[in-house]
Amino acid sequence: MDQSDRSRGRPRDPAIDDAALRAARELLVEVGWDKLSMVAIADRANVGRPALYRRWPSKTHLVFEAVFAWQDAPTPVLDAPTSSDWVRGSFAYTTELFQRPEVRAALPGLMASLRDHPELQSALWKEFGRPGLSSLESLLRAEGSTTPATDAQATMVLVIGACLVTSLLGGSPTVTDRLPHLLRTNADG
Amino acid sequence: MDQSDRSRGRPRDPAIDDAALRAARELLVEVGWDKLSMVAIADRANVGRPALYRRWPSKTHLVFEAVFAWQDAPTPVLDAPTSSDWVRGSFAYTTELFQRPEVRAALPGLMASLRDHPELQSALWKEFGRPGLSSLESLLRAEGSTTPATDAQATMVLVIGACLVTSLLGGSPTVTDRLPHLLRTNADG
Amino acid sequence: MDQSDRSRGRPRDPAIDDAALRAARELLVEVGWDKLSMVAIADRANVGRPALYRRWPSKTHLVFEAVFAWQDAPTPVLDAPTSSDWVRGSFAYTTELFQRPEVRAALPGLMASLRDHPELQSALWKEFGRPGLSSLESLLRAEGSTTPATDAQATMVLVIGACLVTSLLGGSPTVTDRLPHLLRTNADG
Amino acid sequence: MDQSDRSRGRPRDPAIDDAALRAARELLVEVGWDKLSMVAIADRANVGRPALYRRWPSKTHLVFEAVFAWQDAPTPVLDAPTSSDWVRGSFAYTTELFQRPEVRAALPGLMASLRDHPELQSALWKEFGRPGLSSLESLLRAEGSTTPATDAQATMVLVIGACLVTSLLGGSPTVTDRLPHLLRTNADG
DNA sequence: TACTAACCGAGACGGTACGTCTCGTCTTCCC
DNA sequence: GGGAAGACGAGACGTACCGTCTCGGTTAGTA
Repeated sequence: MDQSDRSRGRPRDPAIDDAALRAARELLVEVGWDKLSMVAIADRANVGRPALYRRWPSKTHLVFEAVFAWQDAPTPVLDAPTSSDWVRGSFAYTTELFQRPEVRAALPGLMASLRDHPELQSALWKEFGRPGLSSLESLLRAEGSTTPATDAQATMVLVIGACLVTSLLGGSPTVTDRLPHLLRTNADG
Repeated sequence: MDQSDRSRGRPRDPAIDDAALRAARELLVEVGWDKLSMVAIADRANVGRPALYRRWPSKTHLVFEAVFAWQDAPTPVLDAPTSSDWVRGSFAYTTELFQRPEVRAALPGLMASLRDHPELQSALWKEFGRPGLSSLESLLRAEGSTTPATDAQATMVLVIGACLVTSLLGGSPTVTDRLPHLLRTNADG
Repeated sequence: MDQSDRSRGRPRDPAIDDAALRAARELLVEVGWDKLSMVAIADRANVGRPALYRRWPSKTHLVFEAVFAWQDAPTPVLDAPTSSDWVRGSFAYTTELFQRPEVRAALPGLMASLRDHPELQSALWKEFGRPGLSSLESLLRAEGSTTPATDAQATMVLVIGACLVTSLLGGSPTVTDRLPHLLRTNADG
Repeated sequence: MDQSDRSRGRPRDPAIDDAALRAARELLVEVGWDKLSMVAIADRANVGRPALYRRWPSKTHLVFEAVFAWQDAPTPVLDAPTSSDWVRGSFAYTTELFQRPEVRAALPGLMASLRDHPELQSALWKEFGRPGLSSLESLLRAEGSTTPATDAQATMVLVIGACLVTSLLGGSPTVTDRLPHLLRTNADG
């Protein structure tokens, strides 16, 4: 079944995927999201424009995959012993990701375009949020939280949001380092 | 001098400003930032395109004014007795603001453009961030924080970031209500 | 009425019409109909592509006007004293027209495209065929033809067809010169 | 040698030739030459595109064969007793041929492409023009023409041209029937 | 019977033209 | 001099077709 599907016609050249994604990342940091165009990516990657449209239905999808290249670090498993450790680790990971030049360049435009592509929204959440969220929830339950699911989600919202603001508007390391200390993880009030 | 400059010739029709800003707000929630075009604004407002460019140098400036300089009570006075009250009030205010349809629609695109328009960034900060920040700093200092300035900035980053994420990706009221409790305001650890 | 229509907005730049038509004629003889593209015309004429589409709905319309630039010699009045003179003059005029390099280059492609543009077909006939046809009909009637209208049309078909074949497939001057003698203009058999 | 070359490997499927030529004829009358594409022919014939390019080097060659090499009696023998009979017979034959729907559809585009494919031009001439031309020349010489070769060529140009124009631009039967009478075959003036 | 060369479809490839769209500016006439 | 209408150059968009290629698989004839 999949055999017949797989073998029909000339297979796509995987080198084109790589070249296009790399070109997108490079152009992103060079010219920014607004001035990034499919034709520029195609030219830089030495690839025909139809080859791009064959793979990604829009610039948003292409950049989304170019920026969040999950595959090499598929899931940053957070095996933190306590919720405080989880928060610290999560801040470190998210900050590093959001400080990459191509991510900084892509983030705002990507979020603006995400509006028209719900499937990317859910993909983002599934790949990025789910795994860490459940581990945090377990930690909070073990530590006695009465609403571990809600607390875990709220904590993640705070972490991601703070890193987002820092990435977009800039932020001094002094402030960034202070962030983890301002989150309480046993707030049963 | 500017008086004479200002008074020469036919004065600008203020009705055009209103119509353009209203049209921008409406279109923003209807089609989103990406698909918002100057020609669409001009058409909806029954106004010529040059009239828009005479008033605002770019789409970003127009939308910025349409979304933020719209309200009659621009300065939200926060006279909170404690830092916890400040956090609660700030969350309430920011959440309400970021949940308005036109703000939700404009936010990501606006953030993308803020990078290219530092004057808007500083205007936004002055109008929006500064007042609350200094009041929080005073509260924290009074409550014994050793680094009130850093803590105030970090707290504000967390508040704004969390509201941003909630606004962009959606968030259940349960989680939103939980956010203020997860911020500690006396973290001297 | 036409006053208001005429005066609304910026008028079209007539220099663009000239430049585009000239560029089309030049490119026609240089690269031929098949390789003639709107973008090439726009580039050669130093004109934006939308300016072309604003004026002509298709490449066919543009080339049609570029090739049959009637305006300078609006109607080749054939004041021939006899039908034989008319045939000779008509051959001379049509041969000259169909031997122009740009016409030779455009003719076959134009005729292939004419299929999809009936309005150009009728325009061609009205501008090109009608005037000469009626004068020939008068001559034939004066010379005693019993079916002057039919004879005039048939004669014109022969003249145009022969020039068309000569233009497309080439033809020695010996043969070309012989053509007028082979048409009888008083065939009452 | 060519025998071994020809017979090695799987022989070409003759059904593909037929299906492709039939599809080309059908599409020709449906969409016209300009909008005729190889992919459309391949799809209609349920055939892969490479199978077409294996058989014909270009769209022109394919359509040429589809339109002209289709008939079973390729050589129209003209054994006319007089040059007038020849003209009448030639008109009848050519008119019939040029009025076939697929020929009408193919003619202009084919003529446009003939310029770029001299081998097709000569093939067309050999198959189509030569035989009739030499027979007419013999008749004219027998009837006393002083320049039978030139007269024969010119006559053929007139016949083909008139039928071409009639086919392309349409023509009433009244006019078409009149055409043969307007050709003089003994013009020694 | 096995080999093998040429066929077959499907479909990806780089390239290129298409016609449309939006941008921000300019030019015209009217008020 | 403001305002509307709309043309302007520039350039990205997404689609279509071109002619070539690369697949996995098929179909003969030859060994």
